[in-house]
Amino acid sequence: MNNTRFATSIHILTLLAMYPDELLSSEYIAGSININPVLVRKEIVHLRKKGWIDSKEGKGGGNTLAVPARAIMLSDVFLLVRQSAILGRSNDPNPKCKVGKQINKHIDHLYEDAEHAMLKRLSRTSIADFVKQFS
Amino acid sequence: MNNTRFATSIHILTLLAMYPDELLSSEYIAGSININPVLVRKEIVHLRKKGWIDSKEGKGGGNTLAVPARAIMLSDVFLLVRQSAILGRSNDPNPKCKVGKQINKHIDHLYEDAEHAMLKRLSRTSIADFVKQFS
DNA sequence: CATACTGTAACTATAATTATTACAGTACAA
DNA sequence: TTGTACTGTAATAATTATAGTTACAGTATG
Repeated sequence: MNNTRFATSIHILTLLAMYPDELLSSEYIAGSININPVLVRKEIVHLRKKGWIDSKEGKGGGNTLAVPARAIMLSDVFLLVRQSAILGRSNDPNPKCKVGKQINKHIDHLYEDAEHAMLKRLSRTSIADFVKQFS
Repeated sequence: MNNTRFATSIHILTLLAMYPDELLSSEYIAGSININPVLVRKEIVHLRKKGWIDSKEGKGGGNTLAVPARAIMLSDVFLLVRQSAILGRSNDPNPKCKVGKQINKHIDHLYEDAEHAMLKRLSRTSIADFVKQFS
């Protein structure tokens, strides 16, 4: 996962958590992140499916948090945007080789363990906690 | 880091650890990983600089471990291949926005914590431990 | 019915990663 | 002393992943 989706999602959720009484447009959010508004809408699709965001269409529409910021844990945000192993991709080794044959099994297991350790850390922080740091 | 360098390095070190008395050529190693031999040599450059591998040029040459497999911790292998944050890149947010202005500082800190948790897990396993799993 | 939003598809541009080719340098051994 | 089999490395091409853009339909508001 070498993209900006985690950072983008956290940014979106942070903005919505800081202005809980306003409907923020994708254009406004995009202006803060400094990316294209369509990317914001695409990311919001996932956040909404997860139940974290409500979007209102039409004039005066926008986006708002659908749940308290303290209910959104960073580990869940990570799992939402996760597309591949954080430690990188595996190779497609030679099955005729004793090592090649079984290495992916062991690597997958290792990656799972390592990722779990990281998730445990992320599960200690909510969006509310994250927002508290802002001055 | 969305590449295969960590998996490739582990694969190389695993092969060398399993055949400690042989000089393995980059072509042989590449055949096991199923990648181009030049990629193996490029990766070996880094592993050698780290002092883990000795390479012998010329006919009958090849590569061998320079230290006991138990001395190579997976956390150190990770740090060697690490090129960017495992949780992905940051955006380049708008400094005129209150949130955009300081979010990268907080995200960097979070990433550091999360990565540290993962490193701690990786520091528990050596190449020797990893190799023990092979049957 | 003009305006300002979201939703989404299609496409383009850019960046990251991997693969390939080519060849110089080195060591061995017939 | 020459053929062979390696490593070392540069240059470049190919592929894949990611981000950006354009376009426009759909929706709510005043």
